[in-house]
Amino acid sequence: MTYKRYTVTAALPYANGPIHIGHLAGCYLPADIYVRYLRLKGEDVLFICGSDEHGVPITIKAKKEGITPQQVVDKYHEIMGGAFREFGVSFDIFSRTSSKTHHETASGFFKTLYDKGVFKEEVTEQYFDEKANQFLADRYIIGTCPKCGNENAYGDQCEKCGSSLNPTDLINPRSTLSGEKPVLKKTKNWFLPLDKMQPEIEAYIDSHKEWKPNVFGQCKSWLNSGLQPRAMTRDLDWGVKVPIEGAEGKVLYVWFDAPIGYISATKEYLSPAGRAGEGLWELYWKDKETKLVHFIGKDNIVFHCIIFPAMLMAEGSYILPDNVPANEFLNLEGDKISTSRNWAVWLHEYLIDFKDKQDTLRYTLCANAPETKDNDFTWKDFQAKNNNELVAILGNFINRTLVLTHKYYNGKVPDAMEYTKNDILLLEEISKFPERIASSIEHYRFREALAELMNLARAGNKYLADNEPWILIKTDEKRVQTIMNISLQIVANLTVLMEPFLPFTSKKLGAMLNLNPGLKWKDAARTDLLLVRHQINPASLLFDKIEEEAITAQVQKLADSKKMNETANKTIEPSKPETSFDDFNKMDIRIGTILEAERVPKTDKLLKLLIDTGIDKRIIVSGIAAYYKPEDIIGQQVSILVNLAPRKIKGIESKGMILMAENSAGELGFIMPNKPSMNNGDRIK
RNA sequence: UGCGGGGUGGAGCAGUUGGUAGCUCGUUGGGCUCAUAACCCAAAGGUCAUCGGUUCGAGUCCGGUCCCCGCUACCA
Repeated sequence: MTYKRYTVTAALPYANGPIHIGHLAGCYLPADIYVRYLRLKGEDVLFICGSDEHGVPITIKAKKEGITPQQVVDKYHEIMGGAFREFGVSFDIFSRTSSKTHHETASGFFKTLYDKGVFKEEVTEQYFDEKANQFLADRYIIGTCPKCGNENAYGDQCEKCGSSLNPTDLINPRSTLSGEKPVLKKTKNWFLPLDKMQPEIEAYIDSHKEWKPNVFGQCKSWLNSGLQPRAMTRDLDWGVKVPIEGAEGKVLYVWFDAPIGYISATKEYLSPAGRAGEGLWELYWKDKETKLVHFIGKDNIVFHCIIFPAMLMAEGSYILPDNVPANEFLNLEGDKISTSRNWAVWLHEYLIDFKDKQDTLRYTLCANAPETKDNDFTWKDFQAKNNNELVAILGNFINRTLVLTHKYYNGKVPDAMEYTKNDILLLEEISKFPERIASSIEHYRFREALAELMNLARAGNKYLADNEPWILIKTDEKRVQTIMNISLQIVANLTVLMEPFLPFTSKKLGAMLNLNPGLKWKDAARTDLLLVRHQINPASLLFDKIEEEAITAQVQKLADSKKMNETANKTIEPSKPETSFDDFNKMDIRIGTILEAERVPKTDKLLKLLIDTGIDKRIIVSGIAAYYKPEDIIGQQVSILVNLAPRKIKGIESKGMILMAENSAGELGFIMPNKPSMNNGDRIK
């Protein structure tokens, strides 16, 4: 099937944090490569994105920072948009879901489905936080797990025993927003009856067996377990208002609203209200000859492959996604990327730390993209890919070719006089590259496509090494002209073929070669892009080596943020259940002094202490060796639980327990009176 | 717990309908000097997570087990 035009979307990034390398590798970079390639082919393509600005987490972030949700999304919309632009992600439009067009489009879409009687209305009881005056998502309710007694189970799942829960299962539920006990309140919501739509959804999925295994498999899994109706509205005040009577205080579910953002962004771009072109957007969403492709990360698969298509089917006039090439996740230095833990390489920071090195990051992320499974980004690998591949193979081939051309011919392209048999073989080989790379890109195999591009540069290096023009120049000047002509043609072809992957470098190189900027993808199959006597400009280096210091600095930056998190960002444990004075009084806590201290052999943490409790002198084994050296704590005053049942630890009988304060980093400290008049045996109460 | 994806030489990946494992980087040795000590050639390096089965023959098919990730707050 051939298409007249393409609508390509990249997942709307959630506007509560900046963009990091995981976003890029998973979604935006492959999408951009795909789109740039299509444009080079001369296809009619629209590249759509925008920030996703609704949903509960944004309201919570706003509350935390004491600003309005609008201020939160304004801030991140700005940061993300700027970073994308500077990184060369070539969206035709980067819109936002808080825009007027979007509110109108999304609510209109909902209204259409409502009028068609698609939705099922249902009244349910949900937990409501009276203090915060809002309904609570499952995840914002914690309480005691009915199965294992864990006091901090979430409303949807207990992380201790793994059982999945309903918020109403929790014993003693509390709101994480206010800490108050939430109340059950009736609320009406509108559900998309996915259960009824299952047959047509299934037929749709089954017609796309070519989808990536992770995508197809995930869809089948959902279908096999039977689709359930899903609420498309939420009780919240931040979002697109539900456009029907009796729905005050309700907004569209973000997952209903967000994908419609693709449509509203298209409208905004092509059909500005009241201007010519009204309705043009529909070509890109409703015409059967348009190919719709969604680039997303693996967490979004069901929404894009099942729920959004179901919405489009229910509406009736839209085309369905032709493919949803979801990538897996990128890890960073062995750990999951996390916005909240600040474990990430932020794009806006990268652009400052590695100025004008967009293409290095683009190369690294593409070469190492998590296409089939999760991958790991390491700074060391980033450095290696830059130095050993971009600099040594691609940059070097181009540089040596241009340097020789200037040296021998003052920058004028020499004539190819006579081809040898090997020349002809190489020229044939070269002409196959555009086709080969194209095929990889069209099958969403971007790593493979990039590797092929590098193979062309490798072929160039080999050609130079095999033919040694720097030696022949002394004996066979004529032959050298042909060799250099061929090498230059390879450089010209590289300029075109690298554009989707390395657009900044391509532009720079094109200027160096004085190459016609209007060249198309298919031109790269030719071997005469540079005409004889064409003048090229002075050569400069396309890539610089990245030195050790730059890498160490980045690694250090990550280490710092890890440390900061451990201390600052850890949540304070909620209080234990109420206890009685009598229970407390059963504990006999006294002041004591450490008389002797020694390490317990073959252990990391234990110290054997001799304590004067005022009552007696006794041995206590305590797990504090990581924080105190034995010799430093002799004479230290401490608090001891003296009536704790004795226990053998590593063969030593420990009678009692030293009380310690523990901070969020797990660091321990003694608890002692702050007056000198307190003596051994004095009570703590 | 369930479902889905993944587990291949030091690192990152290919392995099509089953026939004694390929590529890039790194490592080692050699060559070259036009080039950012870059380039070219060669070599070493894998019981294909693990156990069992089907088969003349399995990384590739079937079954069990282990590990990582997603579906499950933030999040691609």
